[in-house]
Amino acid sequence: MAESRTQQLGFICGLDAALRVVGGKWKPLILHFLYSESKRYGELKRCVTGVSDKMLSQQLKDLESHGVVSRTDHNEIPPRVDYALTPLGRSLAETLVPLCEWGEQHQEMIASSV
Amino acid sequence: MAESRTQQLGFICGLDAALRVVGGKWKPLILHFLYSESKRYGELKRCVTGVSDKMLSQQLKDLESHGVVSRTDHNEIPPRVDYALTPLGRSLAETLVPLCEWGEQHQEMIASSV
DNA sequence: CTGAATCCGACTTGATACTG
DNA sequence: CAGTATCAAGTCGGATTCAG
Repeated sequence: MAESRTQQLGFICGLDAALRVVGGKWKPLILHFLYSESKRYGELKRCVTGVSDKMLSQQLKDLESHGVVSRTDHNEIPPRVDYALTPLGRSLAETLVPLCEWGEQHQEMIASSV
Repeated sequence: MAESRTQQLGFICGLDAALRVVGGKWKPLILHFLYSESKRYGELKRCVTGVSDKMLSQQLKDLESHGVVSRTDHNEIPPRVDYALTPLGRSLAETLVPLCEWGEQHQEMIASSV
């Protein structure tokens, strides 16, 4: 009964593993918007329309704990905190690009079938 | 103030639109397992380890309403129902492949940072 | 065998107010 | 500006029951 290493680690497959990191309502969008450039908290919040402070900081914390996002607190007054993708996060954000393009191509259909 | 069509349709960006379809705990996995071949309900349930009947049928219905999965009820006794990807669903499932590969490559790290 | 329907608790998300 | 605290609302997901 050879079991793949993926399953030994508790994942159904690689996709399942990846979803542990990007699974969450806002995480893919956060990665996507950090992909172009690192951003301050407020900038990010304006990009990810509709997210609340609570969710944004919580999901950023999750992403940071998985090592895909880095947080830099400049300890200034007024506060300044930058969020950026780590190299790992950058590689992850790249995998989201095809999904993003698919969404652009089919958005009319998606909008009409809600 | 020119607003992109994406925003007119109520989406932040293409990724946001795509997430309306695959956003959900099990939907990406369902698409992934249907990608190799169409499956009966029971087969699918065995693939997507841990999913309950309720969630599986609910999420299949969602996917069907978005036109990415097709349901074929053979109206037989005992019941036989097949699920398959539509061409649209196939194109969507393809965009998940890079994410799946990323997960395979980094699964040790993911498993350790929970 | 393939589901739909219902109940219920746990967890997630959201709105608002507040702090350094 | 960058969050935290609190409470309310919504969603998830399991167990059970039922139907064809």
